[in-house]
Amino acid sequence: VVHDDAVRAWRSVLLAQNRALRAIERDLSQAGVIQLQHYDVLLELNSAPGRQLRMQELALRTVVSRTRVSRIVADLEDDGLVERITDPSDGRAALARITAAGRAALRRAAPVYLSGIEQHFNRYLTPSQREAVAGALEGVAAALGEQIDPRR
Amino acid sequence: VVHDDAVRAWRSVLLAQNRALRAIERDLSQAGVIQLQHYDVLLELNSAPGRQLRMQELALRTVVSRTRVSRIVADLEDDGLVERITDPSDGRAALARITAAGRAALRRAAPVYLSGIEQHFNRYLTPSQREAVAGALEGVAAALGEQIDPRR
DNA sequence: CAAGATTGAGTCATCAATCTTA
DNA sequence: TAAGATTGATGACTCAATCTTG
Repeated sequence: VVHDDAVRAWRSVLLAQNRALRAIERDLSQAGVIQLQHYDVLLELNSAPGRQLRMQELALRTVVSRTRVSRIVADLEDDGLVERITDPSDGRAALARITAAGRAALRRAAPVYLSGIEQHFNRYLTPSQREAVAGALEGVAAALGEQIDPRR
Repeated sequence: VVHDDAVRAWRSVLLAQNRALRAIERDLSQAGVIQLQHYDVLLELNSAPGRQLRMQELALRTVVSRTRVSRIVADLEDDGLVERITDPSDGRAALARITAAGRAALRRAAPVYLSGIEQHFNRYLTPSQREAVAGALEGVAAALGEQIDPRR
């Protein structure tokens, strides 16, 4: 069997994330707030300098693929939650900037999302387990973040 | 900002899994072996009693949704990697049984997958970090596994 | 009617091709 | 010609409706 020690950690990540994510997305949908990927994008924009980022940067900071960012920002723009602006310093680049309505949507979704994380994830971990998981996997994410193919 | 301690662990799981998974799937694709979900299904079948499982069981044990299992088993059947059998003890239930060709496909994919886990995940963790992650997230997966809606 | 499973239709995500500016 | 980004087409995934057996 391949269920040995070399894959236990990886498999636990797959299973836990998959199940918690499904539960959290169900909560968001039932509460009628924005979906997770939209939340993720708005959150990064909201904490960025000038409340804006390039498409590239958004893909690097979120779990959204580069081409998917274009579709999501287009949807968010249709809903009035972001504005799309051509970068004045480089005409090729596009900036997304969160609007007041976008920040409001973020504020409405935040409690639902936070409570989902609590109910479907944190609740099953001790504080020291949370700390250990964060420390370990932030390292993995950082290491992989530096070698990502920007054309993906 | 919502990037506080309550979400650090969760966010690290999202980012690490997302990035490692993309890298591993790229490896599998480049090596020309079966994709991850197919591997996942075949692996569970291979270690099950009689090398067979109900569709329900497959969904519970893998990261594949209940309805998605039907499509994947259909694909695997077309490729000759599993057989689909009506459960003799309950005519409503379908069993998938891995074939010799299925086991061969599993053997071809295993080294690629294991090496992907090593290169894109384990390598960035110490043995004790792997142990901590596995212990923590297996608990989460188990807790959530017991309350899954089988209709999903 | 409920349980197990599959399927049609629609949405989501991705790749390769394309457009625009540097 | 390359970099940044978008888009058309295709494949993956999901929900609700359906089929079949208990």
